[in-house]
Amino acid sequence: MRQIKQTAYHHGNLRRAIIDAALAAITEFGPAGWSLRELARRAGVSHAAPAHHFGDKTGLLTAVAAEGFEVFADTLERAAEDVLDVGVAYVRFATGHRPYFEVMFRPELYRVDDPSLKAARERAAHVLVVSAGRLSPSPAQDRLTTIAAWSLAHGFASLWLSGALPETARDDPEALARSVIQLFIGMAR
Amino acid sequence: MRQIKQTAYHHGNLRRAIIDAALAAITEFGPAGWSLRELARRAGVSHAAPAHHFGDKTGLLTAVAAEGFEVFADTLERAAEDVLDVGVAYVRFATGHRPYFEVMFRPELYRVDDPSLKAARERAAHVLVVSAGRLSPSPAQDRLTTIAAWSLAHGFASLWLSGALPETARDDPEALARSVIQLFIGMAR
DNA sequence: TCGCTATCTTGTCAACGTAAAGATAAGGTT
DNA sequence: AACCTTATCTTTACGTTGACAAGATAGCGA
Repeated sequence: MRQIKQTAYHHGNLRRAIIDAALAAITEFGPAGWSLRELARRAGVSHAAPAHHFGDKTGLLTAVAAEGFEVFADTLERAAEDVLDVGVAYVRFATGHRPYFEVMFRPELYRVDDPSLKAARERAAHVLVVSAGRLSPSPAQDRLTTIAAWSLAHGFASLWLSGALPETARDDPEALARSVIQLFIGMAR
Repeated sequence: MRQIKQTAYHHGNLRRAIIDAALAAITEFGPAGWSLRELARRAGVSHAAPAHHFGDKTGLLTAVAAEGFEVFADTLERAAEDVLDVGVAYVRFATGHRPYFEVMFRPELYRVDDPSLKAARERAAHVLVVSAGRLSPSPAQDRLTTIAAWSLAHGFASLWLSGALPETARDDPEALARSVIQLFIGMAR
């Protein structure tokens, strides 16, 4: 039986604990309404401990964004067979993993050239391009159709997250997104 | 001939100067990458001068958002006759008045219940609902069509601003948006 | 001229991000 | 077992920030 020392000098899994604390803080206060020192306090370590794992605040947000793009790419790949499913998965990720999403598409918050982040982002983009391409009436329209489909899903997710949609649309974002995307797909055919 | 005193105790138009400095700072560093004290320095006043006009930082961002929604509503109203024009105007506002847009749809940054802000926001929403409604095939589809059209325009604007769209889409956002929205309108008919 | 109010300054405080230097633990090597 | 190397975390320190309080200055109507 493993005993948890109250006064352990080494945390054991600080990196994970700080990222989780950051996700919780972003959920509650947005990507800028908290402090590194507060996360350290929550994790029970000194205020400078996180620096060893992330360098600075931007480093922490880079780790959050990278992890987010990983989960995002996995989510989209699982739905890749059906265009509607991909669109719905896009929205479900945004609403179900809000703190990730809120960092990922705000590149001024993190280091966009991070290698693992770039790889996951391209993995996600590939799913979008392939599945949206299937909606296109002709190869000449591939590009516009992809941008339109991506904009639709991303716009819905952003508007829902920002609370801009009317009251009646707040309840079940996934169901509403499915209807909206279905309408779009129906028009395309 | 009006002489500008170097050591004037009163600035004359501090409120406007601070808002303009904020817009410039947001353009350069995003809505969180600057300080109130820096804006005060740029305006040549003491570090506590802005507080008199805005209360706190949230107050300043509320003023920015309110002004943004005013310009936004004016822009949309001028295009209200044609659905395509409204969509293009939406994107043109986002790309042409980037600092406003980046604050407006981030409600955690400002006081959403500000009266003048609310009024302008509802004015803008009204144009969207009316013009998107004209795209709807039947009254039963009004709601979904409106949300779809709004999502499309908003999503395109957000993706373009975040730099998420591919390199080839960076040059002329307005022209590309026009093509994308035209595709959407064509599908709806 | 007087007084009222808006505007701006000065001084102060706790909290923040970041860096440097030191302490502690863990794990491999001999 | 003794040693050394490296990773991890603490302590201390510095300059900056947002916010507040108190005081100075200016404009403006009575």
